[in-house]
Amino acid sequence: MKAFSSYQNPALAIDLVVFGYHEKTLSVLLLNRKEAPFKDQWTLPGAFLQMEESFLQTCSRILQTKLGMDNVYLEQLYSFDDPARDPRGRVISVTYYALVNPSKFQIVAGQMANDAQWFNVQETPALGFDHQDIFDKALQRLKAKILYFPVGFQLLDELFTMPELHELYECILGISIDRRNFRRKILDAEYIINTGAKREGSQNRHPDLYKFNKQLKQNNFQLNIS
Amino acid sequence: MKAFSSYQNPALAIDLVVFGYHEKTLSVLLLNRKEAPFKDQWTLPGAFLQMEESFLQTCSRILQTKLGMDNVYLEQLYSFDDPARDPRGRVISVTYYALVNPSKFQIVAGQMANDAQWFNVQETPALGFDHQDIFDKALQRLKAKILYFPVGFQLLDELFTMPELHELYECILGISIDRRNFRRKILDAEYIINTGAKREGSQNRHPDLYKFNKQLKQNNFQLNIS
DNA sequence: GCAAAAGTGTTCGGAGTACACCCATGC
DNA sequence: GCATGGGTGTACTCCGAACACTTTTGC
Repeated sequence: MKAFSSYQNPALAIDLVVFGYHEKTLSVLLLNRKEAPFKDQWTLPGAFLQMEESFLQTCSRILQTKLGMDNVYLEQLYSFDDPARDPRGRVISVTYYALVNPSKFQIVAGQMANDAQWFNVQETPALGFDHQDIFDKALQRLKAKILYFPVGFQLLDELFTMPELHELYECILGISIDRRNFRRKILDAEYIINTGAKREGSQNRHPDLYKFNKQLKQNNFQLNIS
Repeated sequence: MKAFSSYQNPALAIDLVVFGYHEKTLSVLLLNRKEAPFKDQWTLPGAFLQMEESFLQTCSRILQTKLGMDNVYLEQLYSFDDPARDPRGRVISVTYYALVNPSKFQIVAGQMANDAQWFNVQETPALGFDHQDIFDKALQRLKAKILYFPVGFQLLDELFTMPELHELYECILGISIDRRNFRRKILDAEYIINTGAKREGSQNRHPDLYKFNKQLKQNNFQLNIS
């Protein structure tokens, strides 16, 4: 075997698809690049992996440094390898998607914050690199995942109402779901606990406030929504 | 931005989990290493990515050079990043799993073929590196995938019988499935076409021979086996 | 009391499950 | 004709889909 360091290796980048849910809208966080290539175009936040870093450490570095976020849900998405995907040279991109509650963070606080902006996933601008492919795959994954994993709790406040959870599912899946059937399925799965408190302030009946049931194992869950 | 080549990059390997189905057994193809590290231990076939290669090109190179295989079903599995996963240094592994029909290939024909061997997935030896993790994830993925995607056709001959397909599903999922209900679900999904021919030679009634319906879109498929 | 939204219950149909029965083949 | 395994059909059950009613709140 050859000496290990004699191989030439491609650069390795981590790119993130950061999803946020706010005011009945699913959004993705994009950065406006200040340098070439793709100067002044929108791209996903990312960074090059450093030699001693794990993927998740790089993710955290991106989230903290560029976006001022921490402690968010992360899941590896896919690795992209098109030799032409970066005009600067060979760059492999290992991608993750993140689910955050935008109300918890002020993205204007980060170092490149002037350039960070939430976009409705339905109205994204043209993206540099192959980031449109990455974003498409992330959205597809999220839509599939939500049917068998309680991802909603990463996007909502700690306490939330049944109608709020219901709207989140309708928004992400892009379909309308009967609220009564949805309610029964969610309650039967025992994924949420009624706290007894109610959300006040609305003009109508005050809905119950629920919290996520952290005790429950997160397997064996299937929503089965047509 | 720094000069692009000034970054130090980890090595990038591709590792493959090659599944084969033969004689009612799901097997995985392993290589016995001749060099350190993990000399004389079993590992997944793999290679380092070359600068101009795509992931799939590296996969094909591994399959052809080391195993004498070509034209197999491949799907990206996951990327592994533990900084300590390779004692030689920092190596990222992008993994794929492959589905092959062992009867189509003679693995003794490859360059390292003396060291290649099929193992029943239930009886795998200790694996070097973090390859046990990779294998576990591949098997888990395969079990999930078979429920909503017709992967079986990659593992069987072009013509196959309903009992053969049935046994494949029972074998991969590790459960028993009512053969009559299985039959109806598969036929209702219109994934296979009865060729009219029958498999001869058995002592009992000669089962019909089916082929895969390549016309059919491979989405919207759900097997729903409990 | 009225409108709007939230909580609760009921009916219906289809798909999954658990079965039993018949057919073809080699001995 | 007999054993073995393959092809076909049927009743039951449960869950998802569709839908109506009651309750709470602010005005």
